[in-house]
Amino acid sequence: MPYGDDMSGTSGTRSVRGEERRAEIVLAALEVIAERGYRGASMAAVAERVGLTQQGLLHYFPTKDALLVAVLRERDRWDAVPDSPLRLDLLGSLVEYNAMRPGIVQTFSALLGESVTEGHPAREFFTERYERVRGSMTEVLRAEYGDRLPSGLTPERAAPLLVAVMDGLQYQWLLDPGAVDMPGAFRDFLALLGEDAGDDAG
Amino acid sequence: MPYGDDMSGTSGTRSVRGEERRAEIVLAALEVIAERGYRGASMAAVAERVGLTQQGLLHYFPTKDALLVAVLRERDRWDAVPDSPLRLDLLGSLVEYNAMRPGIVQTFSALLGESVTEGHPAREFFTERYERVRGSMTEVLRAEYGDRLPSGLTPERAAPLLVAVMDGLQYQWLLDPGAVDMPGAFRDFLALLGEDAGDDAG
DNA sequence: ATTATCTATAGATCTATAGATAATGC
DNA sequence: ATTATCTATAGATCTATAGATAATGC
Repeated sequence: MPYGDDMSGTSGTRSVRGEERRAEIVLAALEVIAERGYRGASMAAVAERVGLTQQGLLHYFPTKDALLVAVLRERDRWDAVPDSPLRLDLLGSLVEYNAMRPGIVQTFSALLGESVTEGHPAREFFTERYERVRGSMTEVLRAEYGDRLPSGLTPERAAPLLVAVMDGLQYQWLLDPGAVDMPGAFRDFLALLGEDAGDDAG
Repeated sequence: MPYGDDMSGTSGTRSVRGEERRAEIVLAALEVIAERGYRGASMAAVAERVGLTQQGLLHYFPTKDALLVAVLRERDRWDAVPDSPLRLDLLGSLVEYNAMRPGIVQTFSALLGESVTEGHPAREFFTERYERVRGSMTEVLRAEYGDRLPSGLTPERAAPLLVAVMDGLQYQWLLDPGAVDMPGAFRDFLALLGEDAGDDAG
């Protein structure tokens, strides 16, 4: 490998203290984005939440976009869902879990909404993520039902619906938590997918 | 009616010329919001698009929020859906129609996303709108199927799912139009709702 | 009079750069 | 040396107010 061996920054170089601070900052950013969206969030607001000046924050994340990238990474770690083909019956529990964490749901629903906007820095992230998640859901459905769901749909065609229901319910629920039973509605949908002619839903 | 008869501004007072200009401005605002969201949209950008200075624009809409209100009103006129209980089989055509107008879909998907954010000026609008739309969809489903869908769901429980699928598909489609057949997926979902044990999907 | 626009400008923000200072870690 | 912070500040924006000017409509 004659092309230089500069491994600095590859990962382990930063101090433990620094990593903790960084994590704290990402947490604060999650909150501020939930409250104001990405475009509406200011670095100063995030800084204040961790007791730093805006310029102090820039020491850890040199640009606002760099901070967003860290936030999106956190999301990927958060629900390790996308790649691990989990079982279908666990999806309902995931939605139940989400219903107990409005903050995180709000952050990413706000980001998703903004991301359809031109040149938004999270756009590529979400585009790729949905591609991945649809693929993952297809696998899950195929593992459960084979090449045809009881309803007759193929896993490929059911997957985008599954994802759409999750996202769409989140918006309705965030806007009016009392009006929508998010986990219940999602289970209704799962039942719909799995329902066979005259089969009982046990 | 002894309490004064000040009807000025009730509606007809403004000049036709002014109304046209206003409509033109709302159109431009729709575009700018599609591109940048509401928080990211500037009055100056809207003004420029109609050949006005920012201050000239303020003559027509004295605050940014006032312009947003006009945009949201436009949406309500746009799809007269919410209140008129339309037939279920027309919903598929509505989605097909939307698939030909990415601009309008993008505007309102961006606004919906932002609206879950604290103190967003469109939040109340969307909260009430979804309440209304769920109610309207419930009626449509009941008109079609009575108190139980073939799948066993009540109209009340199917309605939020129907709305969620529409919204959720829009995000996936906006992010990657080539990856998702929005109208096709929506029709799949309608079939799912209407599917009876061993019934063929006519 | 009212309507349509414009220039000037106040007052808030916001991101990011420059450069100082103190503490930590080799 | 590197890391963690700070003050000062440049340079962009952004919304909104004040007030002038010209054209339109009674």
